[in-house]
Amino acid sequence: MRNRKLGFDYSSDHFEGCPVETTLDVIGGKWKGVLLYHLIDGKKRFNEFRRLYPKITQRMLTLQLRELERDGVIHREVYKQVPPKVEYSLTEFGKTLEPIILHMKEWGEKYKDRMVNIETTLKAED
Amino acid sequence: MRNRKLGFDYSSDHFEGCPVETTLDVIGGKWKGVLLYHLIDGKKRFNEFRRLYPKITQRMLTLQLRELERDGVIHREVYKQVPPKVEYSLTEFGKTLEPIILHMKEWGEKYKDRMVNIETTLKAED
DNA sequence: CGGAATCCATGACGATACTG
DNA sequence: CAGTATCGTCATGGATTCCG
Repeated sequence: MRNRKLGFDYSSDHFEGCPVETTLDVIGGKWKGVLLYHLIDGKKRFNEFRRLYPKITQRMLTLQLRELERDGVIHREVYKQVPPKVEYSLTEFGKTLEPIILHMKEWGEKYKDRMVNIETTLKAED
Repeated sequence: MRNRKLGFDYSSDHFEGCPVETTLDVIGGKWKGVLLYHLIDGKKRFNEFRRLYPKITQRMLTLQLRELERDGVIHREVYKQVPPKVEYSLTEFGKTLEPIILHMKEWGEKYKDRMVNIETTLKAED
């Protein structure tokens, strides 16, 4: 994912494999799923993401947004003004991912508690 | 998401965020999506995976399978015999992920070519 | 405000060798 | 067959500082 490179390691034979890999290369980045999820209900500015997800550093936010942009999944709109303003939004292509993201969200909601319990148990073993 | 870490970084506040993260923690590992995908059509033995996916090293295969097992997504059946035989299969819990995996597979099939083209273009810029 | 640049620590991952 | 152990490398990602 983890795991998982930051992204974009499409070495030639990387794609021999199953298509699941293609999809995970796009949405599997450490924060990409989350970013895409928040874009489903509309544009977001850089610092909006930081407020929504304080854990992600400025650097990683930039890197992950850039990769999503390169993959054509999101659009970056820069307003020429002072202070600067940048808005991120899903492209039409990016919107094809919405069903998957929402599906992952539902699964996460259902089984979040279970996963937390597993983690708690494992920590107790230390 | 590694990438992504190898997985399993359920630090306490990791779960504050959106449920999409929970799901990606389970299936987002570098090879997890692929392994789960191949388990959908039945049990697989250790060396079967290696044949299906020569790129993955023995070490990584072991690690990723162990994590999936710990997450309760797959079951590891050891047959006490010589030579040893181990079969991996989806648990009932793991099967709840099938729709998502299949959905990711469909998306990957549709847009694989597009993603490869992006990569090709980027390499040409070097 | 929305970054870019630099430095640095850790951990992901591969290669290789060995084993019950 | 199905792993484990050890080692080395390099990418991942955090912290900090600076900038238009």
